[in-house]
Amino acid sequence: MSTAEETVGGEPQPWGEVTPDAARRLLVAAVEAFAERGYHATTTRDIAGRAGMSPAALYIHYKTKEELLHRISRIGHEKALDVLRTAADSEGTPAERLAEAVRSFVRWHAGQHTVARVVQYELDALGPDARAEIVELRRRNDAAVRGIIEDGVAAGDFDVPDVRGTTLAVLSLCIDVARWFNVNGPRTPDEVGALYADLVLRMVGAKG
Amino acid sequence: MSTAEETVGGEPQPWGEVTPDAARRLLVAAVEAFAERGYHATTTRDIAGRAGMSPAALYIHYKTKEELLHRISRIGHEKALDVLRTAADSEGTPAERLAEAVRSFVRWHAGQHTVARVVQYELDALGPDARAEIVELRRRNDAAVRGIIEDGVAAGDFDVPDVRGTTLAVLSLCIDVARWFNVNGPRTPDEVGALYADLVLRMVGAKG
DNA sequence: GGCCTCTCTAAGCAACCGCTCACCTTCGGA
DNA sequence: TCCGAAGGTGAGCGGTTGCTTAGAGAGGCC
Repeated sequence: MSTAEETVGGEPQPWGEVTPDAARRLLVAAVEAFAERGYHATTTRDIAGRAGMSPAALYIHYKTKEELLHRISRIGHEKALDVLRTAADSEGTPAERLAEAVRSFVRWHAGQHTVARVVQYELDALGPDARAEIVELRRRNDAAVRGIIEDGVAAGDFDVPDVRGTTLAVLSLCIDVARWFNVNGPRTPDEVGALYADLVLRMVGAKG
Repeated sequence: MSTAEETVGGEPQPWGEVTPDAARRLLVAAVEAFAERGYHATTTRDIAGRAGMSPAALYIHYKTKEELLHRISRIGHEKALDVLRTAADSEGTPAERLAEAVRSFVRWHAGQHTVARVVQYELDALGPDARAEIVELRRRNDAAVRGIIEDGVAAGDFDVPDVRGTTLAVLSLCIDVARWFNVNGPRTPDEVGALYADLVLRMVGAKG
């Protein structure tokens, strides 16, 4: 449960790198608002209001509303990629690494589901350049998962007829957690992670 | 491949029940626009323009922009539910029925991915009453899939420790197809359906 | 004190939004 | 031939949007 991130009062503080304080408050407010209502339905006045500031204050720290979304998307994707890579590069059999990757990736999408929702579903609101940058980060996510599955197939531990298709399905399954996960629902992020790790091992036909 | 829907020039025409003609053209235009840009980013002028009409014409056939979304959501969900129920209620072993359900449900979400995208991702833009109606339709989707899995477990054909969780995962997997599916991508809806049916049978530990 | 920089606000601009209204055209039925 | 209903349009209203501008405080440095 210990990560390198700062914590304040037990709550994870995933935006520690954003300074100054007012800029971070605006970013956190934007994440909440975008996740609740969507990017286009959120007004700059709403974001500034949640951060306890006047509408104009937003433009001291960010050039446009889109820059806020871009910053959120980039940081969010980097965090998710970091979580995935840590599991992918760890020691252990392919099955252990795949299970840990799914467990932590799902845990992130469930626990940080507001960020994840923005990151995954508001991509089209970005301009072409910003979108291209984010798409490249996603390609690396894909490569990390595919790498584990290929290792498992090569070692004879997995039975996977279609590696690319299965990789796509595994990632899709994990990412969609952000859409349906509900904090007041019956499952904790840990429980969903454990369930999904088991399901994914079945999907790749892991021995044992 | 044969459904009860009308076809015009080989293209499926899933809005045959919407009359008069102008109202249908507006609805089809709205589906395209909502799928491309999202509900909030779409203007009534854009919808009317795509249908080849003036902005005011929209309000002859629909009271508000939200009514368009509501109509699309209801019809879309009913079609998807219909596809799922047909497979669920068919003859055959639980494994055959589950495979057919996943195959046709995925085929629908891939082939009709513009409609599916609107239906699945713009739910929050609806008012409370309309949303409640749609949520009820989704509950029935869930029940249909859970029913097949429970049959398989009861017959000893499936090995599923967590029926509710696995049902959720199966539906989530199928639904997310609408997010990533690309008509110009390497896979046809049929191919994705076949791949996913195989993966889901592995998830429930189907014998054979 | 005098001055500069940083942060923030009140007020508001131009553009655009969902939607309405007065009016026009088409057309089937008596 | 007249009529009324149905379907359509151009212009535009009130309100909201993203963003800008002029200027006010606060604090550090000489």
